[in-house]
Amino acid sequence: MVNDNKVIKGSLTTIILKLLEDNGRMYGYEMTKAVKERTNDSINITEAALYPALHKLVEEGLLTTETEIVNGRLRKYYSLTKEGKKETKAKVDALTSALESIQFILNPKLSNG
Amino acid sequence: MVNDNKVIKGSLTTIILKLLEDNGRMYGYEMTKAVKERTNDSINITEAALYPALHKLVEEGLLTTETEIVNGRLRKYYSLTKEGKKETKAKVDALTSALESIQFILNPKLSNG
DNA sequence: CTTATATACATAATAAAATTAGGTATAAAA
DNA sequence: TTTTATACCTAATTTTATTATGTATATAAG
Repeated sequence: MVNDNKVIKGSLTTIILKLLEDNGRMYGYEMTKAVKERTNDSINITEAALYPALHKLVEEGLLTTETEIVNGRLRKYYSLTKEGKKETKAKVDALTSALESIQFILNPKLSNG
Repeated sequence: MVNDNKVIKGSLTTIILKLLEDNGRMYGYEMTKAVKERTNDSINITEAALYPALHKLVEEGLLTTETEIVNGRLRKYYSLTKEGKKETKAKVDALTSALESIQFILNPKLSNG
């Protein structure tokens, strides 16, 4: 996942959860486009990383799916379960503070930590 | 590496390079303590992740080592090579912008991207 | 009408990176 | 004398992402 330059691994799951928290319901392909757009092309989630991650989240009970056919093509919508919503908050908080810590190491002057 | 909660992978190499850029010369154990201190215990680099990463950076020609005996114990100091200094700038920039992109997804209101 | 692009899902093999779980050894403090 | 801190290290496993494919429909371009 993430970035043409191959930085930042391990945050894909949290990003997925956050997208679903913000948008209620999304399908995989839509997520890749949303992240690309939101980050001005700097983060590019590959489908090969995304789909297995989504399947794992379903397995873990954090997401549920509904499949629909739209314009003759299949779409698999994902939403957060109750447990998924709780986990989202926890993971977003953890990732946010971890990012701040790393930024503090990289740029102590610009950081607020 | 990094954080008791297992977030943020893939940034260890950049963190090492940045520490050496700031401090000129450090040994492995010192790096783990420095990061722990700088981040108020939130980032905990494990030695099992650190040492292989250091060895790889030496292999790649980005670091050199000098071994000394201090207080009867071995210390292996690492410093940046010329190429290492160049790479540090590139990697710090790349990681910084990647962190910002992710933060923008997690907290659009607080971000400046 | 046919080819290319966009949409939309997916997996298999491999590689990269970190975790878990050890191991060695000296110095200093309890 | 046992524990804690210092200081290095690796092997096996797991996790996560990459590379490389594969299927299939809709739409736009030539």
